[in-house]
Amino acid sequence: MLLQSQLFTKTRKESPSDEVAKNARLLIRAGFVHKEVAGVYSLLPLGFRVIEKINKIIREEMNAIGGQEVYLSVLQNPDLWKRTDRWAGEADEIWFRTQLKGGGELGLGFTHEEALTNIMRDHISSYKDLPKYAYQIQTKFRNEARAKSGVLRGREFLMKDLYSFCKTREEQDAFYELVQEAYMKIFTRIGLGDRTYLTFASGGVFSKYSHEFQTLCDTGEDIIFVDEEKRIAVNKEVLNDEVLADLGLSRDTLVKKTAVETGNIFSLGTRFSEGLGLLFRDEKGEQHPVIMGSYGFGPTRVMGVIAEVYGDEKGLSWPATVAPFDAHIVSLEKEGESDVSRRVEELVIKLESEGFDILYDDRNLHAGEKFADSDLIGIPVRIVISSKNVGTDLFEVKLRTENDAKMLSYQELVSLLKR
RNA sequence: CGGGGCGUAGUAUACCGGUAGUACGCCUGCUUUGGGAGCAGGUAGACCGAGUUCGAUUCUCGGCGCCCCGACCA
Repeated sequence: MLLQSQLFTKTRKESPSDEVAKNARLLIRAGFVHKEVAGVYSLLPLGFRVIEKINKIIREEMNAIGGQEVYLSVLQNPDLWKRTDRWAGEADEIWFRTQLKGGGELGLGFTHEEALTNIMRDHISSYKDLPKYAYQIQTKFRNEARAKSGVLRGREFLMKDLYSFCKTREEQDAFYELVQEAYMKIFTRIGLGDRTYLTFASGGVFSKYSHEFQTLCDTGEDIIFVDEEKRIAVNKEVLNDEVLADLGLSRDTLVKKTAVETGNIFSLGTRFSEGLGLLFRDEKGEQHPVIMGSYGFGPTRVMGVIAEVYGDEKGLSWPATVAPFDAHIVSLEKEGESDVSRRVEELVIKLESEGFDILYDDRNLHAGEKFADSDLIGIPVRIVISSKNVGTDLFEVKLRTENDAKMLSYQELVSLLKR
């Protein structure tokens, strides 16, 4: 339980004048993030809780398909990247680079294929060592020419990146399928399942397509064409007759939508394993490059998308699975009404024993301010305790997504929270 | 990187070639307490640099920063 009087962040009545994007305006107003410079946001207690909730779900789903979590260094050795031709040239635009005191340079990682492939050289040498799957949730740096749309396109952001190391193409294809399913589970769990589509996008050198997970959102950067029946989509970038024939789609059933790329999975083939010498011996003793895949997911971006699609004129509105707290208890205690705070304390103890996380607004403010803050912060369940209801067995419960409160028994309240 | 806009208290905004006003916040006191309450008092501000001018927050130029459109974007 966190006492709101102790929460160091404050809400604001006004939206910041230097943000247009709904996600940034709401997240800043409600005190979830702090803007440092363009495209760079710090996470404050409430925002960090949301990210941790998202990350927990990601970890559960990644672990369930055999992912092993790692944490690689941000600082990157240029030599590795030179060997895969991603240090200079086209990559110039994206790198943040920094100088070493004694001379020389390091880069701040914008992705980690090179680093992890190099690490795996120490650990993979036989077909018996394969397949292996490693992932991390970590800060990425990209020197965007133009940061925009609040947290949706930042220069520093969290990314979950998973990499697969397989013997054969078939082995990788099977895992690739598993990741697709795991991603849809994640999107469903965080409340974006209905509006997220597996989307065919350009594949690069090693496969005909890559797959993006595109979440419908008005502030998105991507245009996708959705087949609602089949629950798949095609990115505008690759939409042509050949692709449609490949996928068995018809132009007539496709609907144009704006979306945000919240995940992207693709085959890397042997590009990095060959470039960096990650080889294994098969049963006959012959050497082959490891077949790799890469699977990205953006927690920061997902937080922004949820703010965009669920937020309304009153503020944020979090799905229960990613909300910073399970319930927001608002007490309207007047002078001499100690029975109100006593009832809150009893309720908190009971709810915490059932594992719920509570934000308790114990501040001595007017009801209007407390309700407005509660709406702005967007915890899904609000419980109001005041002289109006302190004498009953029932609890006054209002959902963020509904207009009216209802009176629930303790058991009804608990089952509502467990939904 | 090309184009456009903007930069005034903590926040949001206004006015002005003669040193800035309002609201919210914050502090003090009193009243108030189911949708950002009231009264009184107080606190706090012109992004940086150069130029024009008797005088620049205001005009000009440069820089920096922020936002938007485009380009870019495993």
